[in-house]
Amino acid sequence: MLIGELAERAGTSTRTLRYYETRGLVRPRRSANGYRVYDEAELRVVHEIRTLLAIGFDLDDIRPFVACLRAGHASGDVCPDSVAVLRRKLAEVDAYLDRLGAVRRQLHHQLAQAIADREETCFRRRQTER
Amino acid sequence: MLIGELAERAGTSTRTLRYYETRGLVRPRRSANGYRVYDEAELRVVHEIRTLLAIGFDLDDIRPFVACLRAGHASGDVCPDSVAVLRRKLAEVDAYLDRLGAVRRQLHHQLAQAIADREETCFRRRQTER
DNA sequence: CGTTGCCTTGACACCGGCGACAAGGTCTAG
DNA sequence: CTAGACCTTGTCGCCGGTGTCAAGGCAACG
Repeated sequence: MLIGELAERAGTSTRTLRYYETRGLVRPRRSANGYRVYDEAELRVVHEIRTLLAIGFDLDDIRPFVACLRAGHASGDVCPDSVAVLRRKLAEVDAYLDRLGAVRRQLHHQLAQAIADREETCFRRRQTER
Repeated sequence: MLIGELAERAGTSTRTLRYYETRGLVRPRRSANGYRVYDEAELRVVHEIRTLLAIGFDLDDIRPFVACLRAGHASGDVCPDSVAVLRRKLAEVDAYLDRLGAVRRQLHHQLAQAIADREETCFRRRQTER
C-alpha cells in the first residue's frame, strides 16, 4: 500500500502521514524506487492516532499506544505506558473541567451583574424623567 | 506615565503593551520625543484585558469591554456589545464543558476497560501456569 | 563627554498539526 | 513520445500572545 492509498483509507492526507513519520509514529518500508510502502497493520495504527488526536491527545501522548498496537496487542490501551497516559489525561481533563467550571460561574456572575446594572440604570433613568 | 511604568504597574511587559496597541486595544498619546504616554485610566484598561485573557477570551473578544470602559462606565461589562460577548462566551464554555465531559467518560471507560483486560490476562496466565 | 537606563521600530522565534506549493523522479496508458 | 497520476524532499505559512534581540534616539548624572 502506498501513501496515497493509506491516506485515503485512513481519511487523512499524505502530508499528515509524512508528518507522523517524522514524529516517529508510523514506519513504512521503502520500495526500490524510494516510495513508502505500508502494510495493513499501519491502517490500524493511523486510526488509533486519529482517534486519540480527536480526543485531545498530542502526538507524544499517543506514542505509547502505537507501540502497544505494534507489540501485537488487540488494543493500544492495555500496555502499562498507555494506561499511565490515560490516567494522566483523565487527571488533566478533570483539572480542566474544574477550571472551566469556575470560568463558567464567573461568566454567569458577570452576565447577571451586568444585566442587573443595566436594569438599574434604566430604572433610575425612568425616575429622573418624571 | 511611560510604557515601562505602566508595564510594571500592570504586571506585564512593554512588549505586550505595544502588541495591544497594534491590536487597537490601548491608545497612548505621544510626547514630543515620540515616547508613549499613558494616563491613569489605561492602567484600568490593561487590568481588564489581562483579567479577560486569563478567563480565556482572545483580544478581539476583549475589544468591546475596553470600549465600554473608555465610554466612562465603571465596569467594562455593562455595554450591550460586552454583554453579547459574555453570552456567546458562556455558550462556548457550556459547549466545551459538554465535549470535555464526553471525553472524560470516554477516557474513564477506556481506562476501566484496559485494566479489566490486564486483569483477565493475568488470570488466564495463572490458569495456564498450573 | 561617556555611561546608564529609559525609549523607539522592526524582525525572528515559539508551539502543534498540519495545508500548500515547488521542483523533480517514476510508472502506466495511449 | 507524452500526458497525467502518482511519488519524493524541502520550504513557507498559519494561529495568538508573547520573549528576545538588534540598532538606534533621548535624558540625566557624573
